[in-house]
Amino acid sequence: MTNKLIQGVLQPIILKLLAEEGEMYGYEMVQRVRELTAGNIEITEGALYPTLHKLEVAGQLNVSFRQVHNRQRKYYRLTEAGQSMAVSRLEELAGFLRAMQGVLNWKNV
Amino acid sequence: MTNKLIQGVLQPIILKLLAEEGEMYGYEMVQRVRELTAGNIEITEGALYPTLHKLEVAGQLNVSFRQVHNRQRKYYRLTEAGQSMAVSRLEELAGFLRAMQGVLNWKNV
DNA sequence: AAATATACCTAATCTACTTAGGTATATCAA
DNA sequence: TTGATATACCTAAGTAGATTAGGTATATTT
Repeated sequence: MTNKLIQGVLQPIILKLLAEEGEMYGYEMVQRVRELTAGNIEITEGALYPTLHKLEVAGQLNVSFRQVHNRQRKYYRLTEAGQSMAVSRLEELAGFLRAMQGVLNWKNV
Repeated sequence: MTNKLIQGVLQPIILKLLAEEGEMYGYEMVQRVRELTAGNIEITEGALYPTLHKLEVAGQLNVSFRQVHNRQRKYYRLTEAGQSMAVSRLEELAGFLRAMQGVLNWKNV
């Protein structure tokens, strides 16, 4: 996140991307989020890679290496645990965003 | 924020409340956010008071003490600088929330 | 009399991020 | 052909905004 605005959405973003795409590699996630948000949200690699490792260690993701165009890529995929985690974390985030919208849309009197 | 989900929205929330209400005291903000979000967002005093002090020192808020029902209250109000800060920070946050919604609503093919 | 609510506060800790590097290979432009 | 940019991964140090866990004091409710 190069937004410094909000911390705590990187994990749910990763979970969402993998839930939709099935399989992605880190560098691809950075670009995908840039596209999806028209540059509004810019994931930094310094945040992304440690988070991917953490999710892998926690058993939410698993990894497979693949050679594409003479380049080594590290593909991530949700485990079963990761899939149910994705569901709950995304619901939780959606609820939070609704609540925030409620505050921002609030008009006094 | 007792959500641990998201960090960075406390300041904009304070700015929004004061922009709408004109004047509020800290304890009131905690309850107001609880009401507005149906308990979804629970501001903690440990986060709130230091943030109010910081905004005051930075010249975004000013303070007036008042005695209500035999209780000392510390009312906060936006300064002029605070008002323009509120506008820009709230626009920024709204943009971020839109971007996040875009990610959450994204469906692959 | 004790528990809860109002109303303020702070210090220590946590953690998710930013910043700022690093490695290595491939492609494109001057 | 050399330098810049893109691809693709990584880590360590520092920061900032929270949480957690206390504290004080008075008023109201049980």
